[in-house]
Amino acid sequence: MGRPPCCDKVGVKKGPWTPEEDIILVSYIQEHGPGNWRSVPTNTGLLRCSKSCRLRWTNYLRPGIKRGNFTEHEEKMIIHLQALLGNRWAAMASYLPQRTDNDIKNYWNTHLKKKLKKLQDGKNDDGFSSASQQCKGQWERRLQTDIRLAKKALYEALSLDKSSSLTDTKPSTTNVSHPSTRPHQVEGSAYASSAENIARLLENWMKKSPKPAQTNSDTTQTSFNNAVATNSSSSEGAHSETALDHHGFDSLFSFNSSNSPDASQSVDENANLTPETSLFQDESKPNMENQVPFSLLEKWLFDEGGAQGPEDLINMCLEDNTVGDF
DNA sequence: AATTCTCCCAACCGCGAAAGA
DNA sequence: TTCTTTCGCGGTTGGGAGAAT
Repeated sequence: MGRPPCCDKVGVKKGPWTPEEDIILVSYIQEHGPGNWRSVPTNTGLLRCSKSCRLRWTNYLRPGIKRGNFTEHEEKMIIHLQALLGNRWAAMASYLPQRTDNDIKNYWNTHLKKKLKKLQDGKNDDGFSSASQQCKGQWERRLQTDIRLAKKALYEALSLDKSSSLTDTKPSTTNVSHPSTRPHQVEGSAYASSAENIARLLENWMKKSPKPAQTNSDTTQTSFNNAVATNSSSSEGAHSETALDHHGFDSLFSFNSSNSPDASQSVDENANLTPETSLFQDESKPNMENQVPFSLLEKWLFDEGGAQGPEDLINMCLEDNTVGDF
């Protein structure tokens, strides 16, 4: 279609983002919400292309992103999902709301691929301690079993959720629980360590230049301030795991809560593993995006008639030591 | 201590899909 | 229906940080 690259323009800055740029972007999104990225550089004065702004937000600045080491459970999830979905990182990310597709992709490429390759080669290292006893054939059989179980789980989830998730294409306000009543994300809700710095900067910056309350958020601005304050006060000496406490994150989430479904159940805790549980599903393309994996998987599952059991993916991941047996 | 190597991740690029005129 | 614009995804890469020599 001959679309010129958005970043070809002269004067568009590339490379690492500065804290100042982050502040500008975050404060703009706080006021206007994510989306309409085309207008972001224009309205903020950032010398960045819209794509760069979007990526910076979704991969780094967005509240609720957990950074740092992946847990063993997350590893298992990723391995399972990769087996199921292939390299569909965005779809996988919808099952790990605290991780970005970029993070998952990076982690897969830099860690898990190697790990699995090592295991396949019959070598063993840390992490998958029992693998040394497993021959490649066993590993593959196990993987097949896992895939089958995951398919069952997805089928089950589909049959349970279909009426609601597939018919309810708009973010349901009735699903929105009050922040205080929502189950929290898994422990370890975290903002990037460098984002902690940004948060501190923001705090100072907002103190200096308080903004009038805006559109969808008298609470928004307040919430964000609270979150930032919470963060800055609690992050002293704290690693990413404690960068923002739960209140902070609830507050942060609330700026979109008017149209967000109850998305607070973490993957770890959520027995009904559905993309609809994604914390940020409404930020860009509400349900459509998250329907995609299901549409494809539905077809796959129904083609193969895979309903065989009530286990769900999460429980499978949590309860069996499948990957540990790799 | 200096240099080289390796690893990792944030950011970029290009493509296709979706939305809109 | 066609064309243009915008968005989102997946692959790739540049460069910083730490390890090794």
